[in-house]
Amino acid sequence: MPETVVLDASRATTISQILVEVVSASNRLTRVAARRTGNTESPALLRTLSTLIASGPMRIGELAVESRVAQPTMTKLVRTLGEREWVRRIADTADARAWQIAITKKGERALDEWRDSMGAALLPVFADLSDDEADVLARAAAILHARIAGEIGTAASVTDTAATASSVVEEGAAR
Amino acid sequence: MPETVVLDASRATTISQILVEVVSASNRLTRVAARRTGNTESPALLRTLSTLIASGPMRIGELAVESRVAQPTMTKLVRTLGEREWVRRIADTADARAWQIAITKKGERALDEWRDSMGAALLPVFADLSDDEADVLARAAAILHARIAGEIGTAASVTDTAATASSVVEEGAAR
DNA sequence: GAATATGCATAGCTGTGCTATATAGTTGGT
DNA sequence: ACCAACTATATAGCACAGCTATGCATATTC
Repeated sequence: MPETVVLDASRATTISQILVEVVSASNRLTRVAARRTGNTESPALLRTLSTLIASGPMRIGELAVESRVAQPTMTKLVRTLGEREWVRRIADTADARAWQIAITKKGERALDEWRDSMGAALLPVFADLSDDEADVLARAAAILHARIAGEIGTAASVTDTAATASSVVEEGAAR
Repeated sequence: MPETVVLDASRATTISQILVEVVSASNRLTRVAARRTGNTESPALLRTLSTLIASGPMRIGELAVESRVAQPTMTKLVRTLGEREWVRRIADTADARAWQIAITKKGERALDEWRDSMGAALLPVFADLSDDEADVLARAAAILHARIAGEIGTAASVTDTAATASSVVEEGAAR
């Protein structure tokens, strides 16, 4: 077996191990965050809001793909978000089966408040990070976000959504 | 107000924002991992096994604290783990109310297999990481693990557990 | 030895996640 | 123009992780 193959396999193993450690650390961090904030808000709703902030209004199916959940799961999340008036459903005039889901001002405030409380809750654990450590965490988060965003080819669907955004009608209007 | 207070507040804000980004990235990574592995195993069971590997046998209550869940949640998880024979319950002769929970060989194998499949599932997304990026992720995971481990003063209870480990009896023995 | 504290279990709830399937609307072929 | 096939969302029903409140047995303390 050529030397390069051995090197590649070893490198793949190393990266795999690092990824497992990152996932493991993430799992624990999620629990620490949940407990310290008092566990009031669920990650799923806030992931969905974050996606809407980052990528703009989109259909339930698109949102499910971006948020990495099954479509029926997203239907439920959107219903809950709608009841809280954190999103509104906009009828897509180009396709009567579909809805555009858009975040509301109230939803943006909820997301901001969640970020504030999350930061405040975790700060005591990390307050004495060195500048270097803080930089490592910031870069790691950026790397993960970039890779996860790139994992699925979503650019096309987002563009489509933007293109149809001008021909939509608020829910409650005659359909 | 003195200048240093302003600087501290600004630094706290920066760190808080970084932490929020890390949590956000973690949430998304968890979903990506769940979907790519086919979602067969739950994070909670594997977090528990990881804790047992890292810190050795301990009581359900201690395990709940380390794993950042409520005690009844851990009781359920331990029951599930016991049914799969991934842990065994050992009677604590010093306190008839308590159990020592220990991971089994089968549990260790399950954890290893999970790590392997997780690494393999995520590798395609991260295979072309630069050496520098891989290093950043590894260091970030280490920082998180260290901070989370240090968040709760668990050293004493772990020591206690080790101290009583010699006076325990397997479940099924006369009590 | 009675009162209090502690460790775990049970009951019962909520929310997130899934698959399978239903319903409504769109699209394409003849 | 119509029927078939596809597509977007909704519904049904399940499993599990998480919680609080509470019960029960055992320790501990006065």
